[in-house]
Amino acid sequence: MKEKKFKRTTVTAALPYANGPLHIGHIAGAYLPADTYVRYLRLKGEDVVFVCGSDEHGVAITLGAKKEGVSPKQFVDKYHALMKQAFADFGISFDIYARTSNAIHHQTSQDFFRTIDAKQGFIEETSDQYFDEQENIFLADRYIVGTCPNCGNPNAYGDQCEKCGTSLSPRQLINPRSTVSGQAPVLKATKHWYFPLDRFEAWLKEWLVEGHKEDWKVNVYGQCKSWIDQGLQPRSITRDLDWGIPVPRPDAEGKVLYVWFDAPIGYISATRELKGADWEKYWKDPETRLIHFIGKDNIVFHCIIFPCMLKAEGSFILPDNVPANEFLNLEGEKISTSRNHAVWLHEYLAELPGRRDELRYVLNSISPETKDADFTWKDYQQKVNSELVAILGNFVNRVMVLTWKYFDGRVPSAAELANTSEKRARVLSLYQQAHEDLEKSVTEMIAALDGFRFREAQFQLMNMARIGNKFLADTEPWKLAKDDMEAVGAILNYALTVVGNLAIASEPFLPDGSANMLTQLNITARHESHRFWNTHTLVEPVPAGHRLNPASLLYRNVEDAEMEGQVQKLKKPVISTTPMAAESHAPKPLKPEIVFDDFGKIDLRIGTVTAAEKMPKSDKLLKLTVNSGLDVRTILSGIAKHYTPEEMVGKQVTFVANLAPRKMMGIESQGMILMAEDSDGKLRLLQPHEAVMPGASVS
RNA sequence: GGCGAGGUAGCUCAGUUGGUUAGAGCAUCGGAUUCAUAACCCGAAGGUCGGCAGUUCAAAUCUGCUCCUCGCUACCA
Repeated sequence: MKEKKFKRTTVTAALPYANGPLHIGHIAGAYLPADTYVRYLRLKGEDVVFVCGSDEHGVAITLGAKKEGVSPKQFVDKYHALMKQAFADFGISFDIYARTSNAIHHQTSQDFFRTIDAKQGFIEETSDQYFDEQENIFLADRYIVGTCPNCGNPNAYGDQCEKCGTSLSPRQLINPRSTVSGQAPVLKATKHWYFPLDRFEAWLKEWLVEGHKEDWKVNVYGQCKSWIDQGLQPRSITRDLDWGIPVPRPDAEGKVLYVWFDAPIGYISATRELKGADWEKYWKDPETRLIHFIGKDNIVFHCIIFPCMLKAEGSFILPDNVPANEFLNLEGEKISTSRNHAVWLHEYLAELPGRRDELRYVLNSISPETKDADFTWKDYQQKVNSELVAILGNFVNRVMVLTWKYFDGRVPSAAELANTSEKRARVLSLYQQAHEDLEKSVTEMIAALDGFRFREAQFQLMNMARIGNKFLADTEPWKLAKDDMEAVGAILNYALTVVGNLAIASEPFLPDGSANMLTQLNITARHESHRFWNTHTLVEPVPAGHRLNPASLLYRNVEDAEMEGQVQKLKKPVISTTPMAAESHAPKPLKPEIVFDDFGKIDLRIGTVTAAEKMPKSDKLLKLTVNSGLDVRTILSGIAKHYTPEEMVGKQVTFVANLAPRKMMGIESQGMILMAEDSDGKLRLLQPHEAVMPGASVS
C-alpha cells in the first residue's frame, strides 16, 4: 500500500471489561503499546486523540453484581474507579477514560443503531430461548448447563460440552438448568435483531483481504482472512436484559443492545465527550487515521464486525491498522484471574513504588508482538538491573558525575578538536563514529515506532546509551583530564548531548526517566524534542555554559528481597485479595434438592483401569478398559487433556456403573468416570483413600 | 476435528526474492579498566534453525507429512 498522508490520528485502546482489576497481561497487550505510540505522535506535534474507557454492560456484569450483592451500577462504579485509578497511577496517557454507562454513550449508540436501522435495517427474528423464571432473565448459552446428549456429561454448557468437545445448542441439552439459580429454565419466545454481516462479505474481501494484505500484521490478517473465507452469518445484536442500552425501537421493549455492539461505539462516544462539537473530524474525516490497539482475542471484532458496523452506518472512517498483540503468560503459565495467577497493576504500583518505568521497560522488551510471551520476575529483575540500570542509568550518571567533577556542573564548550595531537585526532574520529552510530539508531527507532514494532524501537533507544558508554570508554576523559581539559570538555559536551537526546528519545518508553533526565540537565527541550522526532536526527538541547542540576540516580537495582514477595505470592495463591478472583473462586450453585431414592438409583463403583488409549481423532476422549469387579468394560472419558493414557493404567477410579451405554465416535461407553472439576476447569480423579477391591460399591 | 499464528543460542528476539564460517541484546566464562549504581569496555564460548522426507549444485528460507504451544471455531464479555 502506498504511504498515505493523514492530518490527524485517532488511537483507541480496547475497552477493559469492568468486572475486575487490570493485570500486566492487559497492559502488555494493548495499553502500553498504545500509550507509547500516542506519546510518540504527540511529540511529533501531530493532532492525536487517545481514547479508552470501561466496558460496563453485559450479562457478566449483572451476574457479578448479584454475586457481590450490589446493583450493576454499584458494581461497575467500583471497577471503573479502580481501573481508571490504576491507569492514571501507571501513567497511561489517555486523553479521556470514559465509560459506557454514561448518557452520552447511550445516546451515541442509539443514534448509531437508528441510522443503520433506517439505512438498511436489521434482520428481525423470533425464537424460543431458555428463560430463568426465578432470576427473570434469558440465559445465554454459557449460563445453561445440562447433560450432554453425546457423552452424558451432566455439566455440558449450552454451547459446547467440555468433555466430549461436541458443539451444542442449549435446546439439545438433557435436563437443562440455569447456572445462575440452579433452576430448570423454561422456553420462551423472544424477538431479536441481527446485524446482516453476510451482506458485507464482498466489501470485506476488497477492503480487508485485498486492501490490507501488506500493511496489517500477519497474525491479524491471517485470522481475518480465515474468518471471511469461512463465510459470514448475521449476528444478533440485542439481548433480553435490564442492564444496558435500550434498543431504540418502539417494538423493542425490555431489550438492550448486545454489549459487543455498544462497546466499540464507546470509542466514539468517548471522543464526543472529550471534544464536544469538534468530535466528528476524528471519526468522519478521511484524512484521519484510525488505529485500534487490542489483544488477539479481539481481532475479529475490531477488524471485521466493527468495520462492518461503521460501513453500514455510512459516515465513519475505517481503521487503518489494528496492531493486535498476542498474549502474555506469567512464569510459564497462562495468566488466570480465577487462580489469582496474575500480577495486578494496582498491586504492583503499591508494592514496587517508583518503578513504573521498570514495568514499562520489561513489558515492552518482551512485548508479545508476534507470539505469546512469558513474564517472569527473574527476567524482570535481570532486565532492570543489567539494562535499565547498568546501561542507561549508569551512562547518564557517569556523564553527570564527570561533568560535576571536572566542570563543576557547568556544560563545557565543544572546543574545536583540530588534529593538533595524536590523542585529539583519535577523540575526533571516535566522536565521528559515535555520531554516525547514534544517528542510525535514531532513524531505526523512529522507523520501528512507525511500524508498531515497539520492542525493536526500545532496543534502539538502549542502543543509544550503549553507544554513549562505548564513547566514554574509548575516549577515556578521566585520563585526558591530566593534560588536556579542552579535550575533556569536548568529550563531555558531546556526552551531555547524548544524554539530552536520550531524555528526548525515552519519553514514549520511559516517561519518568525522561523527566528525571531533563531535570538533571535542567532543560525542557521542547523545541529540540519537536525537531528530533520530525527530522530523525540528533539535536543539541544542552548549550555550553548551561548549569546542570546535581546528579541523581535514574534507576535503582531490584534487590532479591523485593522479588521474594512477588514470587511467593504467585506460589501460594490460596485466597485472593482481589474481589474479582474471590468471586470466580465461588463454587457452582447448588443443584435442586433430591430425595434419597433419587440418589439410590445411581450405582457407583470402584474399578481398576487395566488399559487406556487415546481415542483417535479426538482431542479429549480416552478409551479406558475398566475392571469393575463384575465385568471388564470399556468406558470413554473426556479427560485426555488432564491425564495421559499411561498414567491412567493401574489407577482405581470411581464410576457410574448403571448408566445407560452411550455411543461416542463409534464406540460404546459403558459407564462414566467421576471427576472433580477445579475452578480453572482442571479435572482430577476421585479415588478411594486406600486401594479397595474392584467392584466395591460407593454409597 | 477445521482454520489462523508461532516453534532459530540458557533467556528475549532478527533473519522479505534459497547462496560464503546462521546474527543481536541479556545471561555465562576470560581479559582490560576505574569516571560510574561490582557498573562500563574488549574478547570467547554457546545453535543437528521442532522432527522426518522431498525439490535443488545449494534450504532456517520452497513442497509434503508429523509433533508441540497459543488463539478462533460465530450470541461468555
